[in-house]
Amino acid sequence: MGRAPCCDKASVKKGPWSPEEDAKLKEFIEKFGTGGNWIALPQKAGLKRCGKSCRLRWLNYLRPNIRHGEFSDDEDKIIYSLYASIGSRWSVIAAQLPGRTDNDIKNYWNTKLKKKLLTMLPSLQEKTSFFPSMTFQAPPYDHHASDQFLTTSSSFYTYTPNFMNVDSTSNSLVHDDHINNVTNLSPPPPQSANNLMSLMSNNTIDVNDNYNYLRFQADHHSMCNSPMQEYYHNESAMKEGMLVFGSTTCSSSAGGSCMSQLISQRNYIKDHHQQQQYQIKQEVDQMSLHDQVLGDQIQSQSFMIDQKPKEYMIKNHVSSLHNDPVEMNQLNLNSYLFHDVDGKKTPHYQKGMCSSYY
DNA sequence: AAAGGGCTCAACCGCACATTG
DNA sequence: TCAATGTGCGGTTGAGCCCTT
Repeated sequence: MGRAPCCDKASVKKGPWSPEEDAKLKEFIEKFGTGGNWIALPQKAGLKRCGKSCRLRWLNYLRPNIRHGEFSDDEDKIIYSLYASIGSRWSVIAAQLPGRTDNDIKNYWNTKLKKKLLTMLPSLQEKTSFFPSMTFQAPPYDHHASDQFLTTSSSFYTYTPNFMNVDSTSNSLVHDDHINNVTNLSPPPPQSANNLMSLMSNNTIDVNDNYNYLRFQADHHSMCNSPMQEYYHNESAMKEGMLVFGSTTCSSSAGGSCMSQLISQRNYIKDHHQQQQYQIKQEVDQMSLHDQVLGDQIQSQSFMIDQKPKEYMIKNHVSSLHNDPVEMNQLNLNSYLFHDVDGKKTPHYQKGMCSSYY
């Protein structure tokens, strides 16, 4: 049994709004506000409309300070950049463009910007240069530098990721100093691969200073089923410069593969809603392009971390496709996205979620 | 001038999450 | 704790406009 419809479809008007309806809605909201209940609003306002329709009309058209019309080059750039980082989270993008609505931006992207981008950037390389924070090539791997992943010279730390925190309440991006610290990703304290491996053998890694205190626990259950299992427990994985968590149970979007990967994270503690699980999700910005713009030319990867008080736990992971450690080394992490547990409504994010929980 | 194909964008739909009782 | 309900969001649709032939 599906849920009941929000309104009586037979008795509500659909289609374009008339000026009279607009005036009624505007006048009502200006006088009384929404009353915190959109469903009840149309009846109170004398409108034969669904509450959702009223909400949409107000938010996208009637509310003050809405801007319509041409987007500026600067706005284009912001949209490109954010799309590359966070994908089609139009409400978040809209929050960065005063006066613009998510619907406007979505339409603009779908009808113009996407085409414009593909016209402007006929090759992957050019796309890379358009998004300065992106690279499509893995950093050169030095097989003799076993601690490459963990040393200051590691090219893992030389790029500038797009790093954003999505505030779940305002649905805007937060660029606070704390986050910026993460963004800068200064190198983690030297840790030998062997040392990390020993920590991993307990399923726990702690880095106690203002570094990430990476506490992560391998999910035995998922690992057991993982084609990555051997790789995960193989020091060569460390030498490849990554820690890999694998599970076959999580998939990415069609054609894509999602590989979980841990790189060190700086401490980021949000203490509101302590009881809630926090999820820190990292995505490679290739993912956005790969999944939503460019097709299957590059791989994507993501991981999710749950923060519980004073610790992070890395939950599960992914990828039935990346069985080859060498191939995995071709991947690179380029951008990070931190967002709250409620900031992942879209399938785009859900696809990166893991299947097993502590 | 008419036809028709493409484009735009307002609006709808359905889903997931949040809230409430 | 759970079901019912409200809200917010991204994806999709389709009417109307525009452009080309």
